[in-house]
Amino acid sequence: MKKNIQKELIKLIDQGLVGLNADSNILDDLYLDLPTQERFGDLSTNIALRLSKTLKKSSRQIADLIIEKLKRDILRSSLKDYISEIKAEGAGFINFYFSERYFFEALKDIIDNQKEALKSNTGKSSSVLIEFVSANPTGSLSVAHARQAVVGDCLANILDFLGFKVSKEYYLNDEGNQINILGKSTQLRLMELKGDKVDFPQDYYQGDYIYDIAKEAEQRKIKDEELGDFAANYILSIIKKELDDFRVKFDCWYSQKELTKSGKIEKAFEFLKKKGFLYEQDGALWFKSTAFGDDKDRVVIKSDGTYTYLAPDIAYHDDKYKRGFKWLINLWGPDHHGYISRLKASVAALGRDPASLSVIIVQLATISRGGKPAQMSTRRGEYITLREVLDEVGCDAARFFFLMRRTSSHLDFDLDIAKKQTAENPVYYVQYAYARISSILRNSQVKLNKDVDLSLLKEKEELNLIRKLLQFTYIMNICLSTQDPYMLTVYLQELAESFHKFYDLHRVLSDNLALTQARLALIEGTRIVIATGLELAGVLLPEQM
RNA sequence: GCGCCUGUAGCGCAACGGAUAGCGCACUAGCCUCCGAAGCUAGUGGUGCAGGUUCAAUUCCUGCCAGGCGCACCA
Repeated sequence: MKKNIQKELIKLIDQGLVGLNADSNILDDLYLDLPTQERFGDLSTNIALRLSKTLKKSSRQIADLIIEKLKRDILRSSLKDYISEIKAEGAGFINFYFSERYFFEALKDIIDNQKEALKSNTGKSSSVLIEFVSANPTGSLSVAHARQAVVGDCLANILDFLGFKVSKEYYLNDEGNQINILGKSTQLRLMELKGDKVDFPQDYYQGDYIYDIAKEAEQRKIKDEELGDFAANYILSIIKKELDDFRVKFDCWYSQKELTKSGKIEKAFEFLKKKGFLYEQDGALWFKSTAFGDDKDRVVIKSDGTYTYLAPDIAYHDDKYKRGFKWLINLWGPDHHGYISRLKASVAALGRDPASLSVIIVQLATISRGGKPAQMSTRRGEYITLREVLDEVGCDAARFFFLMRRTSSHLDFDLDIAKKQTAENPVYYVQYAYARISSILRNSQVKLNKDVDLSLLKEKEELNLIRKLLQFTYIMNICLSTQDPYMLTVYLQELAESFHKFYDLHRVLSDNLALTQARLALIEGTRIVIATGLELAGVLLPEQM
């Protein structure tokens, strides 16, 4: 079984281009695409089109030249049984057609080795820290957090699948201004409950949940100065429950308070001071982020002696590297966009490669009811929460929905519509395919036989379905290179479509035993791929619906 | 004013710079004596505007128009 058919092909194409006197920049950027349509084969390269100008020949001529040599080389290589045809098509694309033998061996590989067969040998094994959500413990999680939670969780799953050592982390902002305000908010609500007349400031936390916390605090006789921490812990337990119900689990909850206590901030500052990246001005301490491309220098210690948000963050990211992580991924909301350059600057100042820090901006998820946008202010407590979305559309639909759009694009959904569309949500389309397969396997008198003759699968829909199965690994690598899991949901819908089309035209269980066995193998392979994909998305696999 | 994101069919969205721009909803016409009709088949209908780069632009660049979000010694 040839696992790296892509890599081997690229190697052969590369060798074939040696005599062509081509632009080395183009040759270095040799890659294979999935053709846009089934009739254009299984893999495709546009190299002839791109070489057309420098070689001063038509792309079709170049394609023919390349193909002629390639055909000879392939005949002499280990790929010879797996590539059945190479054709120049369209404007000059070179299209590769897999042989049926390749399809059948690959399908058998999936059935024999389950999801292991779907993993590609990327050679990637470095340790990655992916930090996401990290919402302040001052209220329930919003839909914006919900989107970040799913995108982060799914991306982590995919990286893990591809061989990375992944750790998921939630940075807990459990000290500072907002915790103080949270404490004061609780204190005021407590006085109110006791019958005092209070003037509740506008910038305090308005949500009704503060009353609940106040009642609880009174029962437990919490001292006033401890109200902030008490409230934060109370809310944190709510957040953890929300994430748990959303099937998002973190490996580490990293406390800012602990970070401050540890003295790591001072140590990082000492280092920066030695390097000359810190200076005093107007009574404040500034980080010279402009030395690393930031627009302006940033304050790290305010003139009142307290830290800005950046200070612990510098130490936090330094600590991430010191814990041995080679690649840091942060998922942030769009409001933090302007913050990227200063954090990258600090990473560079601490002697790390800023390219090893990937900041992914998860664009806003806004929610509306009946076309009217809902407000999203944590302090006012009027926003739509993750909990409400979970209650209304369910975990599977919510997770899939949040993954369905490119992470860098806005996501807007009307709760009324989302509820209405629940039965039509694409997640059901995919789950339905899984349930149908399960149902057939359950009802079948014939057992799955590993020595089945797969070459009986000759129908167009059967081969298309296998073809689709083989694209899974390719899709995983797209998710990696784009650092965005959304392509997985697109793929799963296409895979489900291929299955439904096959199912509709051809019976799996029939009087023909050999064919029944072959088709059972085909749907078992499909089941494995759908299961693998849905698991990565964190969506359940229903045997029945 | 500056920055980020987005303008694709009536609505919601796809298309890692490629081939005849796809899919769902809605609408129209079909398909269950047969493994699940939450499915399948066919039809209607579209790239905001103006330039540029490229062999090739929905995609990249510039300007304009429209919408969303953000621009602290807050976190």
